[in-house]
Amino acid sequence: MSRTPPSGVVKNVMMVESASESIRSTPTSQNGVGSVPNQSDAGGTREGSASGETNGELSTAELLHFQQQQALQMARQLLLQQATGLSTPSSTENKQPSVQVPVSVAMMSPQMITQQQMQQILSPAQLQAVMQQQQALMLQQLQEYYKKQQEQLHLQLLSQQQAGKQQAKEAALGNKQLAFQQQLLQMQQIQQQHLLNLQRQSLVGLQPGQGQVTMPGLPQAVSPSDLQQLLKEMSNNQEDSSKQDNAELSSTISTSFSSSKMSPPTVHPSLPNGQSALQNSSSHYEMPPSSHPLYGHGECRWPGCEALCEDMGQFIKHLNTEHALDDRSTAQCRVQMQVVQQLEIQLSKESERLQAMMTHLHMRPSEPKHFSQPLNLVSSATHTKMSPDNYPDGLPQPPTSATAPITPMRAGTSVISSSSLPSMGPVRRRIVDKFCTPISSELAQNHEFYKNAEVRPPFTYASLIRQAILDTPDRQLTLNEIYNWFTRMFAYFRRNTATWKNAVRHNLSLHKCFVRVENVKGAVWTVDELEYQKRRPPKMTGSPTLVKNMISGLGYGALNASYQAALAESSFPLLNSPPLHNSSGSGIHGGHDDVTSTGEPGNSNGSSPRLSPQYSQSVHVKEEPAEEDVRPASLSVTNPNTVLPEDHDLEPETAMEDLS
DNA sequence: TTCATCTTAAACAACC
DNA sequence: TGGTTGTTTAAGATGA
Repeated sequence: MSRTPPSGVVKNVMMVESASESIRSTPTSQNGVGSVPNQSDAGGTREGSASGETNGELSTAELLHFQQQQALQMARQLLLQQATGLSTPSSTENKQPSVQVPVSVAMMSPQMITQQQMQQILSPAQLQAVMQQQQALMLQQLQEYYKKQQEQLHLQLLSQQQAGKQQAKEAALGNKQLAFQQQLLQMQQIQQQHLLNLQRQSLVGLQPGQGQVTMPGLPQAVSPSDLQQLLKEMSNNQEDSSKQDNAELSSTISTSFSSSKMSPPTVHPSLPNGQSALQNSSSHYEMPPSSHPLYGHGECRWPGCEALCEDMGQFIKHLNTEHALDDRSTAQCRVQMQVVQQLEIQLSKESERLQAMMTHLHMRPSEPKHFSQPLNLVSSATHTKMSPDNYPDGLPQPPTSATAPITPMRAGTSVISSSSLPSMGPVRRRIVDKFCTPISSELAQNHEFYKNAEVRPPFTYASLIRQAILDTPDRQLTLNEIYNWFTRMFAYFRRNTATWKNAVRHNLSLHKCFVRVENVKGAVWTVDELEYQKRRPPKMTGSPTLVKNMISGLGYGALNASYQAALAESSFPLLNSPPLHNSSGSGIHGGHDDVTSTGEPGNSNGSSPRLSPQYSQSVHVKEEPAEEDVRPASLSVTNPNTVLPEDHDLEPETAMEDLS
């Protein structure tokens, strides 16, 4: 067959530019291990965890935002109470320091006071005071509850001990005592988390020595079941609490927090001006008449209520009368907040435990450090906790003793695949990245993982080579630079160099999507995106198994995002994953993709430190099987930065160019 | 079973 | 001469 003409065709050019060629061949460029090529280190400095929170989960910032709104809501209530002279017998004692608030504002109805207005009216110090005030209130109420709870527990213990004199009940007594003791222990543990959580809830935290609330006599814990008892106690004890005529405000608070009961307190960042569910709580009333979070099975599901309501109208009436804005309702809302927070803490702990288990199962025991979890198999909360930032970086050479490298958990494969078992021999490591896995986002998220763990990257050589090339500002690499990229990005490729380097060369030559371009400094490899896309199935219907695995593996609604990312990555991974850019690449890339600026081949804006703006080059187009005209591909290769095979990616590209 | 794809290995040539 | 780069072929594995 007639293959590509040998590189000697452009030998004259290369000979002329032999001086620059010598510059390219740096002495350190061959070992690869730990070496940083003189080119822009496109992947060396990016941190995968930076984008780990953008998977649709509740981020820390969102949680803080939500908590801030909770505090604002409480502040709103306090303002109203202050303005109307509402007396709160049990809580006003602790309102220190008092918040100076314009009465005109406080007199406004809750619907009139928006979050922005509140923030404008209240200074940060005032807001902080309000939040601290609320915390003190909450702690005081919890303290009372804890005391009662402890008394109850002791009474129960005493009664059980008395009853335990009977021989037949000794076993059961022991169990119950043990259960009580465990409960006490558990309460102590949770209470510690609770205190931490309360401090975290405040955006500014309690000042040292200010607002520090200690509860020495408390059982130091609260569980959801305990809180339910608290609700009943409170509902029984506080019979004569004043019933305000602020049904709307009460409804606002109750529905807002009741929504938290039904689901985690997710906010709605898409809402304008950062207004979240608290301000849009009225929408909860717009739900179908037969549906209400606080109404079910003909009963009021307000905590501790269980009042029978025949229909929704009666329930609404009951809600507005029995659960209006008063101290009891407010306290119950706070307690419900604690319930939700405890559940969140529990979820976080369980997720962290899962993380540790999975890490243990997929890491060698001798692995000296933790790595970020490949793909979004765990919640973002866990992911952020296990982000690489939390661990030291820059480990030396990972151990190279394993014969069967471990494989990170993938969305496209089962979580614990056979390839991760050491005794499975040769494994099919390839993950069909063409279907679902955006390699750029995968690498961005798990950069530290692959960099330090000797894990075979679940991508084909072609995908990796392409990523390496696209990772550079000018989207062209020499073979040696590709080698360096492999060794820099993946610990796995720091061994068996002969094998995979041969494979790299083989792939470069084999696949038409890789085009060898001769320029002044030698041969560089570029990616013909058009050809690369030809290799990829046009849609995600090629593998039902993979699709199924992806659905089950991603979870948390990440499928859609992953699919979109895959679609986006198929053309412009760098544009769709900004963290991929390092300091040198991001700034350059944003402006160098000027499609219309010049028709000069290659990177012509001179932004690349490796290439001169003027250089001659020749493109070696691999022989095309008789299908389509290869000219567009060749043209696109001539200027590697102008490969825009898909329209839906072309617009963002243009938009970025406009911005830059 | 067939086919496509990928990986690995190897041989070979050209070049430095 | 040895190493690098690039091409080509072949065999085997894997999954659809």
